Amino acid sequence: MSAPLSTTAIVLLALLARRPAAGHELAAFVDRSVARFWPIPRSQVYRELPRLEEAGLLRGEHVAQADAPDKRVYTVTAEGRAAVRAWLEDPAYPAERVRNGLLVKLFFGADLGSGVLGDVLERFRKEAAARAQELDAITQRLASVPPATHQRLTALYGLRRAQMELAWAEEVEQVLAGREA
Amino acid sequence: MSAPLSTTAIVLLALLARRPAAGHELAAFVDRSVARFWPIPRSQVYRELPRLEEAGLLRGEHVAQADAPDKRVYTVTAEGRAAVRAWLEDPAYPAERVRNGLLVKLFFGADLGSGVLGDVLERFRKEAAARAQELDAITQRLASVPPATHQRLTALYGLRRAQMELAWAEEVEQVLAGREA
DNA sequence: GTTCCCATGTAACCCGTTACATGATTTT
DNA sequence: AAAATCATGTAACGGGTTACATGGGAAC
Repeated sequence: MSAPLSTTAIVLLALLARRPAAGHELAAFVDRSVARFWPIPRSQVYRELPRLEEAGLLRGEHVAQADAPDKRVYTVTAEGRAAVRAWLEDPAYPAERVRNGLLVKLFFGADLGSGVLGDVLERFRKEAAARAQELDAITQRLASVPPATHQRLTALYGLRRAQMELAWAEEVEQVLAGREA
Repeated sequence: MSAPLSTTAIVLLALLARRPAAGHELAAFVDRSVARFWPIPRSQVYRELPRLEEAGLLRGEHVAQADAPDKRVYTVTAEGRAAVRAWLEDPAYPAERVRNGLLVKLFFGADLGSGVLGDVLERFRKEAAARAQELDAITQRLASVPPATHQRLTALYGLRRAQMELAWAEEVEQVLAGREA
């Protein structure tokens, strides 16, 4: 038996199961769908596709184009669909991986004048506010599209998180302001 | 000029600035301090240390031990401290990187019986609850240690996030239950 | 007195980021 | 007509994950 499929591979298979595509197109799908919580760089997409074809989970077909470079369009095989389904039916989920640079700055910011931290937090608040607004719009739009419920719930996660970050940033600013006095 | 330091390198320098250490020990520091928001694998620690010494930001010294393998203890140089300070004083912070497998499962879970998603969400809720409890204890403990304010605020972030996740999971369960009917 | 864990480190491989390449189409 | 963008893909390199190695001490 071959190595178990990475989550990235499953995502690509699941997207291709909705619609066959070539690398470039598929990378665009990723960016418009799951990239907020599972980004996949283009180069990774291009590396996975031949691997998945090799494993029999995809079938690739060369397609000539007149107005653009030729491309290789991939379609999920029955085995590919089975692999996605098996993965989805397992109630375990991949451990979260985080890299939060803001917290690094805050953690080591103890012996920094709080002026700099103030700037940092202000940026962060603004970013969070923008993200909250954007995700709010998205969730509202998806609310009127019943079959998009699951997509909407993932967007809702992002919205709740952005709101939480806003509130937290204010809390932090108050604590640090209080320490000044 | 050499390549700019990675955030990982800065973290290692900042930790070594508090106390000199060898690779193994330093990896342990990471795990007990910043790993929740900036994990650094041991092998990465071992690769960075000689590089940072090469760059003059660390000085390493061989230390013989009787009851354990010999080790190489690293101390931050003045240049190293300057690099950390310069990084901290810049109000920009590294972009967040996320990988959230739960959301992948939810996103593609549309055509799955909601029994499986129920299991997934229940696990998630339990994990979030445990994390919330743990981080609550940590923040409360740190509240009585004034110089640990910044550490406490990063823990508070984790707490708020766990609480948000709990509430979101309940929201999701309700929505999905509502759709059954 | 084996089995497990601790302290120290190495090695191999995969993932991710950034930059490059190239021809068509759209914009200015 | 030059510049930006799109559609397609490749290449190089550094970061991250997992597994291996090894000898001493602790646990059972």
